[in-house]
Amino acid sequence: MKIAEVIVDVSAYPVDRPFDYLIPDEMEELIECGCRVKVPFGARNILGFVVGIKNDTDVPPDKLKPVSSLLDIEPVLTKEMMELAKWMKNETISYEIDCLQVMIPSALRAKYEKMVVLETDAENLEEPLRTVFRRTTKANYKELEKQNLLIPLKKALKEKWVSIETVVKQKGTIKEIRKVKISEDKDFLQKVYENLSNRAKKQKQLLLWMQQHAGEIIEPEVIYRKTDSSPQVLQAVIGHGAAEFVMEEVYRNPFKKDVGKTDFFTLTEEQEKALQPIVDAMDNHSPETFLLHGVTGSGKTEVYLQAIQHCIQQGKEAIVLVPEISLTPQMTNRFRSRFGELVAVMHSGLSIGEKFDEWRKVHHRKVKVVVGARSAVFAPFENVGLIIIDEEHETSYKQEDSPRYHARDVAIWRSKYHRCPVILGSATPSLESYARARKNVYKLLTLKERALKQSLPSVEIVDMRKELKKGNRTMFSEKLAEAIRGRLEKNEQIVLFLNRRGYSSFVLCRDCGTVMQCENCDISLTYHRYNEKLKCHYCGYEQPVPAICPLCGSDHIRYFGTGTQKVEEELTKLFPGARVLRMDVDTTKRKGAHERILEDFGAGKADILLGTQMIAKGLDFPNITLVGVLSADTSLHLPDFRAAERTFQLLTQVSGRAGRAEKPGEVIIQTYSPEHYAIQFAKAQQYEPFYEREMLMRHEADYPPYYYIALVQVSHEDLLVSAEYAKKCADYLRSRLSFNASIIGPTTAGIVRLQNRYRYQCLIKYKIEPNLIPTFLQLMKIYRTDWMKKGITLTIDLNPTMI
DNA sequence: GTTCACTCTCAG
DNA sequence: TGAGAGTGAACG
Repeated sequence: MKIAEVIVDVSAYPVDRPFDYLIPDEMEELIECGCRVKVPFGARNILGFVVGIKNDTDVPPDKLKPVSSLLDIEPVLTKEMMELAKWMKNETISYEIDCLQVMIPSALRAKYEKMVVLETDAENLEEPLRTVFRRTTKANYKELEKQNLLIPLKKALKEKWVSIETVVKQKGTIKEIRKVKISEDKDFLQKVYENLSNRAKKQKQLLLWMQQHAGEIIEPEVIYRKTDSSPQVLQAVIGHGAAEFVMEEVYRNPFKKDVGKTDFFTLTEEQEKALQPIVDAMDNHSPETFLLHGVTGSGKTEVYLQAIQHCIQQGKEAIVLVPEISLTPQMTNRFRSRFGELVAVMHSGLSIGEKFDEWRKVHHRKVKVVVGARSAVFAPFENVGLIIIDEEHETSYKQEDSPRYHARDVAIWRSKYHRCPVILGSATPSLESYARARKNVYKLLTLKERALKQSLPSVEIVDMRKELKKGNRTMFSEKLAEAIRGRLEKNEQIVLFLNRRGYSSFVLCRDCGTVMQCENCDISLTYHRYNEKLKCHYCGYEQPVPAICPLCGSDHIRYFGTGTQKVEEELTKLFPGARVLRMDVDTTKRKGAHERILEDFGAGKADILLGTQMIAKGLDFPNITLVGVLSADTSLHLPDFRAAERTFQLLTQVSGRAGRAEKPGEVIIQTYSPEHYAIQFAKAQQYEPFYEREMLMRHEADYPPYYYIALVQVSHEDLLVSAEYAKKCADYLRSRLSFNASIIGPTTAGIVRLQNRYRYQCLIKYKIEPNLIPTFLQLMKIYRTDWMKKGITLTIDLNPTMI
């Protein structure tokens, strides 16, 4: 008797453990750990992952059910992934099934469909169902619902004429194309040739060619082209048995264009010095973590590329993580031009099918390198030799919802499993990582010079308070306007960066001061010009712009704030001839829009690129000589202890966009707080002094990297209930954690009301707290068994990126 | 997360 | 008494 241990596809606390199923004899030879199976669970048939196979079970035989079917001939999860999931589940306080699900492409995740199954003769049914079931014995429940057939359906159910069944659907489709397989038998081909009448000239011609290519499998289009024949001719020849159609699996190719091949650059002395320890670590199979700190333009990517080259030469595989927004064709082409077909690319811009294909390339070892966003850290290689995380400080490496994993932590776990090094690269490392490097937990590698020896761009700060005093009410200081004008004359390109976070256009009544707010959240609505609507960026609520103030009835409604649209308007007013490209959420919604804008800009089709966060990274165009930051302050005053760090990182990244080739670059930063250290050090482009200064702040307030933090958040429709349970959390944590841990709160969350739920939170600061994870698991248990039914939601976020 | 079974309530 | 709504336990 063979028993499979199965993790079922149900995210709930009481079923977050393996269930035993009997393996039917016919599956015994096929089933393996890591395969997906369909299993009966309660009244339903659902998907599950086999995580173990054993010979006996404690489950009484009358309760044991058999696996209903096997979905994979080869496992979709490696043994490593199953171990990793067990670790992740504790590390992130989440369900094992959710951890397993993030590791596979969404095409392989189950989709369930409710079907109505006919249980009697269709003629016994009443109209209108009779008509439906004359055609089929299984009907889609949703379809019937759409046709308003729920009332007759209910009756039929009661009479047991039909039953309801959930079926597991698979989304992933393997794309196949039709090819032609030419017969291997040359004599036979000759015979067919001779039997043809002389009138069949084209067929004869085709057969002659086929004799040269006996046994080959060729795309029909190629045959038509080479032999000047047509589908009809080919069809006729196939009719004579000289060839046959075969279906062949193909991988969709999401890359539109082919890229040329590029060679390796000779490394600078500095780059060489950085590469050597990484190569050594690979040779010694040492799971070290390196922090590669290199100024913008110092050629970190070239170091990565050569490290990967070494990795491939060792016969191993490499994983490269890049933030989603910098996964542009420009970026991925650097890898493809170096390693060609050996690269798979994974990012959110691909369709489900394309993602599935890229994943299969990895799964079937067709590639040696994966370049991708966060989830690519789970690439199912079995012989990993190197993991690289570029722009290590980026917050997008942390998943915002459960399982709340950090790609860096997963990478380090995997590096220990495979005994291979990890490279964390950044021009502005996170304080956590830099502190670890200082303590020799990570090995620090530094690149101080720009690779082409260009000087760093000159950075200037403009005090906007003085501009206002001078009577300049536009959002462009004289200095910046002057600089823009200069570039336009010289035909050089300009990037304008608008740090829009928490500072988008809102609508205000000038008489009573009311700001239009979201009905569900404590957030002011954002004005969208293109459809004249007010929108909540948190819950998606939308309403038209009111003509009169809903509070006082005044018609003095005004738009405030600085959205990219508004800047664009002013720009065109100020510089009538300038060609402006705007890049923000609105203009990049459509698939491929992002790439197109960058391509256009790169091709010189515009003078000014105006955008938000998303233009801070990866832009590498030689003709950009001016970068303007319209307002540096907005991210500075966010209620988050990392606000200064974020601002510094952002300004440094943006500045790095200027003067990447021969022409020197200039950066102008406009701010209302020119004296702030984050801005001053960004101007000086000095990471170290900023680090020292910021560390002082963190030390004083007991924040990371000195302490770890965890955030427990409670929400409920009722403010008081929410507060009450947040207090319960705090009390519970205080009773179980040591005196070294401090529990702050409960306090209200940054945005108290979100989607009509009131939110409270507790912040836990700790250093070494062996009891922390067990305490959280216990708290989660109390919540899941007791509080959940009262409508409370509780989330625990370890090492949150924002508080 | 769903489902089924059990309890409770209310109308007939 | 039976149907409909509301909770709770169990899922192998």
